[in-house]
Amino acid sequence: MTGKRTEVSSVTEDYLKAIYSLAEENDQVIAARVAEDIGVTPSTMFSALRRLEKEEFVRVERRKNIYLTPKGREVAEAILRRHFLTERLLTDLLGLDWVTAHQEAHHLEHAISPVVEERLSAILDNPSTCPHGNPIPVTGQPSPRREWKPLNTVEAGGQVIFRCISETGERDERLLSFLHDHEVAPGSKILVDDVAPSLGTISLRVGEDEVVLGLEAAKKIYVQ
Amino acid sequence: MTGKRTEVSSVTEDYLKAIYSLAEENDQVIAARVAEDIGVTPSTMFSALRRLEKEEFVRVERRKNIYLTPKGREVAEAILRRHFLTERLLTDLLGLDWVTAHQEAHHLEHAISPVVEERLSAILDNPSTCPHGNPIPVTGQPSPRREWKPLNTVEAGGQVIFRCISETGERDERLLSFLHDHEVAPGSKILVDDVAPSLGTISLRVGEDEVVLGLEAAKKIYVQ
DNA sequence: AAATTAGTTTTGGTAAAGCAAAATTCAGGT
DNA sequence: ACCTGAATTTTGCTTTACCAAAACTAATTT
Repeated sequence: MTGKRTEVSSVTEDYLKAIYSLAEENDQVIAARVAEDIGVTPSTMFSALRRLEKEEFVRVERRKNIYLTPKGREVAEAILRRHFLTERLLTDLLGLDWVTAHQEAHHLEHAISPVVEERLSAILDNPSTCPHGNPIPVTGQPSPRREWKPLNTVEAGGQVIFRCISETGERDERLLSFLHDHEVAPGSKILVDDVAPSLGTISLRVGEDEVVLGLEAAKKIYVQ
Repeated sequence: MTGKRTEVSSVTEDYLKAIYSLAEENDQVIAARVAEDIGVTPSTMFSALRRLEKEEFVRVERRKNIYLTPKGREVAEAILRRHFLTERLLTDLLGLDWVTAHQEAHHLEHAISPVVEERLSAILDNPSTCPHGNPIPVTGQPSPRREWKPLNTVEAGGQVIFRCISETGERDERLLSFLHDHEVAPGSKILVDDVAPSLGTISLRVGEDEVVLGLEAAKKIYVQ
């Protein structure tokens, strides 16, 4: 079931995770996006992509769209699952905050073996989401498509509930800290005051605070 | 206090940890020992040593003895401390056994940051030893020289208490499993039945079991 | 003193990751 | 159809970390 022990490097895991996450939010995944997400130069991205292709983790089609092979998806889901479980360990058991937990998990996730993953999940009572609200992928089953939509698609006057920051959103440390400071967490109520596409901003009311966000950032926040 | 963020690679941490541990048990540390402990070829060891020397982690004297600089010792103690804390996490919180905990900790230790280390220590109630009985090094203070001695120095008829398996002993998976199977843990009573230097063996009675061990292995077990 | 053995060093590779800078291709917009 | 800006690809070079095989050195043993 789990396939062979191909010993995937942590760098490879990062590329596959990024591709997986980007694919969840956009329908086109191209090298340039992945590169800027991970923070490598185009040339590095290029050779990495060649490696990933040679080892059958991804396929690149003529239009330069990148997509994961089943083998690649398996690795991506595993690392994402470990990432989320590690975040839970760090917040729930060790008492770290949202922001720090994400950063630390980024390192720890690569060192979690299947055995530890299993124990971790059990001890945490098999959580279904990470602290930021993202559903933890389950091996095999595709992610349950929820009725959540990105915040940037909500019209002015809309009243919604915060559900999660996407994985790519989590990578934006400022956004994460921002939400943390305004005590926005899964379940928080958000009132959309105003949307200004020309300015590229969206104004929200969360609790007491009046808050202005870029639409790009809002796109990474999912609400219901 | 903690010095600068020199970003030490996990490989470097492993070399320094090995040198540190070997130094605790032998008074001469030479490249060949370190190499076989870590499992690299002489040529790899050689270039690694050059790197470590250039970066002032170790010093190699004319007689080829290797010793750690203060800078190197700092790194070694930090990684050892994280190793032991991680082992405790794995046994005490996640319920893994001795043997698995050691193996998994070997990977996880390199991904533990000072922040996580601090939280981990607190949540585990600042343990002073690893599950195998080794004292967890404290920054600054040298390891408190205990009144423990290696099991191979005990005479026939001696009655002692098991205190710990040294770090280098932990690396011997068979020894670890062996002790685990015979339910030997810190605190266990051991009766030395017979020592046969010519055969290189030592016969012990632990609980119900009569057990024969090589003197080399016995050297890695500390008793009181 | 010669031979054996254990260590160390040198030489000459490899692969994974990365970078910069230049060249090329592609996709829209006017 | 042409230009521009974004993306991709090529070229060339770096560091870390490993290996094998051969050469050398030192320490014993016979």
